[in-house]
Amino acid sequence: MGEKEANIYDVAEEAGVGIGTVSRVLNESQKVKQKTREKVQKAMNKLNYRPDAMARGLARQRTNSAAVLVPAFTEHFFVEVLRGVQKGLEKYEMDLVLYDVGSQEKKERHVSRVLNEKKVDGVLAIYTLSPETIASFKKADLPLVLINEAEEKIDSIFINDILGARKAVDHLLDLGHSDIAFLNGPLHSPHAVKRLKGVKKALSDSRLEIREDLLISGDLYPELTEESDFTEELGCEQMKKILGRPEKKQPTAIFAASDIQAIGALKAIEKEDLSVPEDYSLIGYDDIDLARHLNLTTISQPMFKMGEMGVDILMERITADSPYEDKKFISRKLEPDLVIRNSCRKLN
Amino acid sequence: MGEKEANIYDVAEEAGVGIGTVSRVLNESQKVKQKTREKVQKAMNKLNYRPDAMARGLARQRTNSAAVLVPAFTEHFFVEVLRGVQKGLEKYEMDLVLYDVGSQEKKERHVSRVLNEKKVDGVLAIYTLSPETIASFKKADLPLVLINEAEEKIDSIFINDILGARKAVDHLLDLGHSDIAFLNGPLHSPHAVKRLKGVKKALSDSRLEIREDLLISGDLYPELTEESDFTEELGCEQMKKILGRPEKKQPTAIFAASDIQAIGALKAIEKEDLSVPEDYSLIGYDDIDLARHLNLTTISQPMFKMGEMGVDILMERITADSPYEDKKFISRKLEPDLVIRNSCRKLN
DNA sequence: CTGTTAGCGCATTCAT
DNA sequence: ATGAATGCGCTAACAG
Repeated sequence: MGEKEANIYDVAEEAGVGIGTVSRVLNESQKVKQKTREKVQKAMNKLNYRPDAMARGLARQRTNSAAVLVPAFTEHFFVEVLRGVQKGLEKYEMDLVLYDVGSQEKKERHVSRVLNEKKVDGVLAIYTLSPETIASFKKADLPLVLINEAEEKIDSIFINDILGARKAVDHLLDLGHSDIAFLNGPLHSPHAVKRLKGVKKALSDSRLEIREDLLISGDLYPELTEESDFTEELGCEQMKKILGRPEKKQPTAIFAASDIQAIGALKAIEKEDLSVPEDYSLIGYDDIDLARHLNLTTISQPMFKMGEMGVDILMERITADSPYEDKKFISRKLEPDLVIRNSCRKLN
Repeated sequence: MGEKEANIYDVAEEAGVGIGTVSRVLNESQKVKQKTREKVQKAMNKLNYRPDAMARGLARQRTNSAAVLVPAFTEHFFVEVLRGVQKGLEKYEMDLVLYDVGSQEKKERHVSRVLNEKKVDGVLAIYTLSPETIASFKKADLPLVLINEAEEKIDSIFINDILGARKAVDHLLDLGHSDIAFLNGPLHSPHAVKRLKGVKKALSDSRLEIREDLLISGDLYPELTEESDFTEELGCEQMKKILGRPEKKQPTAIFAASDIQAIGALKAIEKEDLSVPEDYSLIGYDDIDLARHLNLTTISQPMFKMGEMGVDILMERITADSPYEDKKFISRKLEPDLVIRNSCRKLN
């Protein structure tokens, strides 16, 4: 196996043609006679020829791959988006280079790596980027699209949080509940802010007074939201707080800003020998696997689709002659859906 | 933003040096005077220079990235392995190119793509490859390591299935159970075969007769194991079969070859108004998230570590002058662990 | 339709 | 320690 790899020159020689022709059959150019094409292909096979992606890239100024920046791809949400991205890139025959930006330290390092190493034609980021970082992308003329982030200064695609929260609360309202608690994440998360907005909107649209005491944000428990924003522990503590109140101040339904939080709440409820949906109606957000297993009513988000569509936006940008020439950015909003299961009951 | 990107020539000119020198500071060669180094770096900053990965790769004959072939990275197992791989590659400053080989069709397509496009220095495959495919890798001189597959003709790393099954059964044995049912996956899976072996070994080592009627493989339900091998539906059906037997033939403990199967079994049990661990002791395999939530005793596998170590093996091969020169392959075996929770009770 | 030539951006000799 | 020349494997523009 000592023979070094064949290149187009070898193939050209073997086939008795010029390298230009070889290149043409490689790129499926139509301007090649069927017969010569066959000759070349035979030579390729014989020499076990494999085109060199780097050389092609260098010559064509295109890598045919895109970077994906994701934090903790352990979480269902990211996995699903990633799958969508994968599917989307496949359509364009692009390869997917994965960068984990879990920790802050990695974040810096990987972003600058993607930025400095010219290894990809574009970038998909499934998390929040600072304005400075976004600016660097523009400066580098490197196409970027933000997924799950509403941003005006760059291409982005995200899910309508306000609507999601509204759908959840409306469902509860429809079932006859009027005392609804909202277990939110910390308000430094834009998603938390918008979901809160949706909750309030749903309430006020129904002419219900907004009981601020039932709107519990995650900011009260900073130690529980350091790593991740919408944790189980957070939901548990939030629910405990509610459970500790006098009976007349109790809500009849709980809307948690994430399924994980809902599960935390559920545990707190069960610890008091109470149950769902008998004592409390409970609704989550995300529709993770666990939600199905626990029969939890929840809001499902089109994660896969978001990833897939994100790619389309990116490719549009990549294909453009000068990515950031026009200062006009694409921004797409997707709709979340209510998934009704068995954790909410009708109030008589 | 119309100015085209700077290259080493531009930098060299700006700094008043030759391109060789620029290249040297880029590669952190020691043979450059501190002062000129600074000049060059300043020029780089000024021109906003970003080295071109493809050009470097072409010149150096190295891509600095590795491909990872994984089926359905939705599953916990693959996600964990992937995280390990990610971590491992980071250590070597290698990039990770992700290929989804979920379906058979994708399998073919992506493998041949990785093989034909010279885009990576090596490949990690987290699933079964045919001998022919393995041969093609060798032929292409492309380093390959198989993860979670015992294979002698190529580098590989995997977890000791026999031992895992043994640990599970031994635990049950220690608790005083002697009538233990094994809900296995289909035997076309090498993992299923080995786990069965482990079960039998544990039993016979304890001088217990092996009750074949309690060893239920997944092959009986081909329609339930088409997509995936160790499914919830399968576990459910297998358990139903057991539940349908006369009382005297009932086991006291159930060992499922996957947590998912265990969950299926659990559902079947609960449907009969029986419960775990009161009526049956239940133990799973994999230690997925759900197992923790359900308090299921199970066998945990060092997935992360396996991914990480897989990278080490790969890098060894990549760094070697001629990857497949010596016909000697590395093969590492990792140990699974018993995780005791609350789904098994002591038999009096 | 096909062969030839000139880059693509960098690493790496080989001189100096 | 540094500059100049050569080649990595391929595409694209040009000439025929």
